[in-house]
Amino acid sequence: MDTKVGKRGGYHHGDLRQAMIDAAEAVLAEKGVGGFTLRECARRAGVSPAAPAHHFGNLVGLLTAIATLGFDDLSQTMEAAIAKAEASGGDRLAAICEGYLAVALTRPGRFRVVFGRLGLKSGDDDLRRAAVRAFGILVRETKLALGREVDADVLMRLPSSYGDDADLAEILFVWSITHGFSTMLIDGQLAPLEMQPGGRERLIALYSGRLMEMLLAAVRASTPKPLANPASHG
Amino acid sequence: MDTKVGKRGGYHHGDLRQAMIDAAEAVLAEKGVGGFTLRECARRAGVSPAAPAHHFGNLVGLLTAIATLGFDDLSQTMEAAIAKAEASGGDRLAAICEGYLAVALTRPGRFRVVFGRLGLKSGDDDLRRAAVRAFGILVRETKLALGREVDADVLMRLPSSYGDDADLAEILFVWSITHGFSTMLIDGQLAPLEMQPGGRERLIALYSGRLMEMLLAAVRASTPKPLANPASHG
DNA sequence: CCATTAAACTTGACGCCGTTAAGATAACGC
DNA sequence: GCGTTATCTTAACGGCGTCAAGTTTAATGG
Repeated sequence: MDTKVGKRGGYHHGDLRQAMIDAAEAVLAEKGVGGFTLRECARRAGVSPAAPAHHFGNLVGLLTAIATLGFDDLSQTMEAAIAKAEASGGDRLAAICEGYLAVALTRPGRFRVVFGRLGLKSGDDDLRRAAVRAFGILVRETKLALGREVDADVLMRLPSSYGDDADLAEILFVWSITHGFSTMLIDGQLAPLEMQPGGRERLIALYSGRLMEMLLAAVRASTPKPLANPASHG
Repeated sequence: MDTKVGKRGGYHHGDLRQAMIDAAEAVLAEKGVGGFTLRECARRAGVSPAAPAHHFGNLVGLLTAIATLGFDDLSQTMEAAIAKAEASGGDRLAAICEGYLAVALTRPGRFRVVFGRLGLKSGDDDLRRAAVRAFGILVRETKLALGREVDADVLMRLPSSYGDDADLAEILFVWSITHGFSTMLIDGQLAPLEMQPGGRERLIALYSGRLMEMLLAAVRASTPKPLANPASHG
């Protein structure tokens, strides 16, 4: 067990890849994406600046690994929120929207790596799988909220296949609100509204309350649903 | 007229401030916010790397000037969209939302400077004025869509004064959708949906069509409006 | 009109960044 | 035990933002 894990103290680190990821998460939490540098992460991991290249290629590779974790976190948090909503009689769609915001608020630095303009390795398989999974949850829940039957492989389908989806408008509607509010909150656009004490909490309450009400009402009211799949059940 | 404007050819530039802003816009348009550097802008303006310090203080100062332009652009585009909607019988609120997206799509680099996590001079008066104005337009139009009477000074009120606004939920709802969709589109989150030919145009059409329908319906349906101002007219 | 003052800009340097090439070291397969 | 291979270090490169000091021009005021 000590052959691959744990710092050996000497020339070889043992598990530099994980150590770099941990350091990166710490730096992102402390200084945000602005103060994030590869050298700083290497410093915290106790290695030279050139060491990470062997594991991640370059800075983009490290950011891609972080982004993959971010998508996984998103998926897990949303699924957990669904489970909790299911148990407590809450709404599933609202639950994932609140989970989305919670992820952004808990780890804003990493959230910006996931969704920011920083270039990621576009061809990375792990990253794409994680992104597809998270997106699939959003699609599935939106469709369920619309009363659609959902086949099991929604979570695996590539986003490009949703181009003609009849529910794409509703999906984008839900995602836009969720992503927009989360982004504005962590990027400080709503900072003036947070001035008074408890300002942020009140904004979050407004989001979980009135905004979710409006969102759910809009999705439910939108149910003309042309039912683009004529061979549904007969 | 040639005492202050135009390049004098010699040691003094003449209007370096404007030249730097122009160069910055060009760099943002060409390379985006990732490839944006102060030295590159100075190079294009034909001056040394240290020259801009006199006009902008530092990089943040330049970005702040760019962001101010971005807010002004936003305000002008939204007002113009309202005028056009008013003339053609379109909806005013939908018009400003589409104008918002148009600004993001036309100058994505600058848009990211305005709304990105890059630090701006938080105390800058011009920046705050421009931001308050743009936000005021959004507030005013949302309130109008809700059937509220709007006093003339909405455009001047500081955002912090909206903390107790009865329509804050609707305002944030509208803004979240608009900002969320715009951000996701220019940051590539919807790239997989743009794969097929004309993909982006179809997404924009979906936004201007179904999403705006849903948004307007949601705002109109939300009109419980508790009318938090009891001393309104008697 | 000219001397003085202030503003604008350059030069040169500093420390930091990401990345690379070449060399040192340790783990692993045989 | 030994060669191979993966891992890490050292040293260096160019580019970055920023600052201090010096140089050049414009503005000012008598």
